[in-house]
Amino acid sequence: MPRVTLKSLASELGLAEATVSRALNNYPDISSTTRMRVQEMAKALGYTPNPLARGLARGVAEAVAYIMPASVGGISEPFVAQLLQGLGESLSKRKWDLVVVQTPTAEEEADVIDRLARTGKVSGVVLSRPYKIDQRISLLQAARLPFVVHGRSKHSDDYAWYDVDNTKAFIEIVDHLVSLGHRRIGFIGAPSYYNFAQQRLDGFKSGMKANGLAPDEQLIEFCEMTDAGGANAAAVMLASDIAPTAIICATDMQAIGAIEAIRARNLTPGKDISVIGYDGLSIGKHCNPPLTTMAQPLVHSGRILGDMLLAVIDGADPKSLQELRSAELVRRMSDGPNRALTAPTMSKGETS
Amino acid sequence: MPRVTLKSLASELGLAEATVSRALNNYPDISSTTRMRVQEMAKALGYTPNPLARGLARGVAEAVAYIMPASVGGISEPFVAQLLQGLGESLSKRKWDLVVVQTPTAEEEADVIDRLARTGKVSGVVLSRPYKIDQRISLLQAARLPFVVHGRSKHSDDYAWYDVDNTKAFIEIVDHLVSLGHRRIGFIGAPSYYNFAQQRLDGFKSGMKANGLAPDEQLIEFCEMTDAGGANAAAVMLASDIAPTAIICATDMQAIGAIEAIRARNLTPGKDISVIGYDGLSIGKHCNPPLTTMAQPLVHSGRILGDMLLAVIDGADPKSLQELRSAELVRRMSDGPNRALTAPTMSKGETS
DNA sequence: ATTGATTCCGAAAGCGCTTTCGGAATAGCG
DNA sequence: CGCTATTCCGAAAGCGCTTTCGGAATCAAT
Repeated sequence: MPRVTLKSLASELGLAEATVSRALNNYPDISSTTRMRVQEMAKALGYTPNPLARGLARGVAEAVAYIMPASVGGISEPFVAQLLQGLGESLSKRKWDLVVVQTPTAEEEADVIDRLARTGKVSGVVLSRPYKIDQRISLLQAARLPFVVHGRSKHSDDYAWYDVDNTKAFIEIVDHLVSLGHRRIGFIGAPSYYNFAQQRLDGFKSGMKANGLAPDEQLIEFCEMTDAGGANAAAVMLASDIAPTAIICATDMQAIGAIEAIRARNLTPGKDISVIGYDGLSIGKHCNPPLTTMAQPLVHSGRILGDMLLAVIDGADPKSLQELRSAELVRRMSDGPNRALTAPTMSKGETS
Repeated sequence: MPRVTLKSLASELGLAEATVSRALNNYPDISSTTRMRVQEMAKALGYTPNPLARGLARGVAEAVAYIMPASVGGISEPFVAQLLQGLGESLSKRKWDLVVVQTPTAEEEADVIDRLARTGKVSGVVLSRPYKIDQRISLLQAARLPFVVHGRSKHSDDYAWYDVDNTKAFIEIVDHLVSLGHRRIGFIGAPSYYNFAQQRLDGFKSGMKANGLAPDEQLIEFCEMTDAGGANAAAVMLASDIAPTAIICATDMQAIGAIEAIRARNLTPGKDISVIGYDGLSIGKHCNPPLTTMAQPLVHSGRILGDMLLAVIDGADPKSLQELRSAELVRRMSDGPNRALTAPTMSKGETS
């Protein structure tokens, strides 16, 4: 069955290709009667324009790329699928496509961006989990390829982004724990090249200070964003002579690991030691005890990011497209009042 | 900065476009000296062919589509991200792209397939979680668009697929439980329009029969593949007067729900009642107790599927590309010996 | 030197669509 | 009724690449 093309459609109608094309694209210089006629015939024959040809002629591709975080595994998983769903919803409004690209190694990231920019296969890009200093962003800017970032790098003035206020979220977590009577609070952070990791750490520290507490460097650990990482980090803290009564984790997966480490020491998470994570993963519900966490709406994020990107492509000023959302505390069972209110509250002088 | 195109490259070299094109594509009728010259210059100038133009000229797009399961949420999440990773790895060997398409509602699925087939934007499709009778498959066949299926529909003779032997897996689960002394075994299944759901149910039933047991219809429930669904289904079973000593679930998420339902009745999962799931999700490790499950390698599946699809596109006979893998039992802590070996072993006559 | 076979490259058409430009037909006006 | 202004449509060029076809140049053989 031969594809129905613009040419065949035109000859079927006894019109010129150009006329048919403009009729279908609602150009004003086509009489409404022929416009109708053309559109009906197109529908009847099941005509669909060839996107390759169209893209070639127009110079823009009706597709955007999502650059998938290299380290799938651990937390990335739920994250990616949900974001993709939101993105897809947004793009489908224009019938645009979403191409997912991988950057297996960090070195290849530059190549991939380069290729995307040069070939014009996509007319925009979505980036996740930016680093503090993210060369991908500079590359995209240099290439003048529209993009939006899910999160922010250190200098985020001149591009479009959608982010959750990590700092605020962690201040709130500290406030919450302090209100439960905790004073010796540990922090398990993520790799520091991620900007969100820094933001969360900053939030933790300012939250502590705001409550008149000194974050103890001995109670701050960093590890990968996995359960195993969290378990190791928590184990170290618990072995310390000034073990915390509460542990804040940069991600839910770490928190899940921390919970196990606590149980491994025959302590009861949520009673003896509180644990709070971040991400709002639904798996947290099935921990023992269910994990208290700060949640962010991922599908919604995807939609917003898609809308933003479309706007940028349409020529909107990226600077005007920056949206900061708040995470919200989902209280389950892994946090509770401090059981050791008589313990010493400070062991060292102030540290920054 | 003007894009470097074939034309500019050609004039730079003092050659015709055609020559340059063939040199880059390693046609035999170009002398190796000029071939070298062209390729070096291309690299120096950073030339990348425009995929749209190439696709248009060649009539094939260097991209394939992955049709994302509509119901993201529940188990789909880890599943999708890992599969995408594997697919991406496979495709990147040829520098092909992966476009992810959504089918928001079931009705739109036909449209989407139609569009993909007609426009020629992709030259192949990967489908997940086929139904027993899957019209998407017929559509793809009718459209002569190469595709591979992750799983099998009821009639799977004439297309390429990669699947895990669900039936065998569930027979093995039954065997395993029987060897632990269980005789009254319940089954929580997935919606029956999914073919894998049927396969798993079949496996359960034949496993029971092979062990001389009669699957009791009262101990078979069906529900969505979520924790909540599993919890409800398990609750019903447990309330029965012939409560099972072990429950097999079609998916891990259901199993996680079942575990909670058991605990809600003040019983200890893994001791009083065994639970075994299927999927091998890593979250299962963090249940209480950690979930015993049948695991399948998802990233690897993605790679295989990608390779298969490429082969089909290259003209291989789809019938020759059918691969059946075995899942393997990952024993954690949610299964154990039957504590109630004195209980009656059969309550009714044989049922099929 | 003439012929025929090889090797290598250029001209040109075409993939399916968009868009500029100009021309024919119609309308509006005095 | 003649003139300019509108409205509507067709011709044609072009997006960047591939591929067929044929021609020029080189080579081997007579």
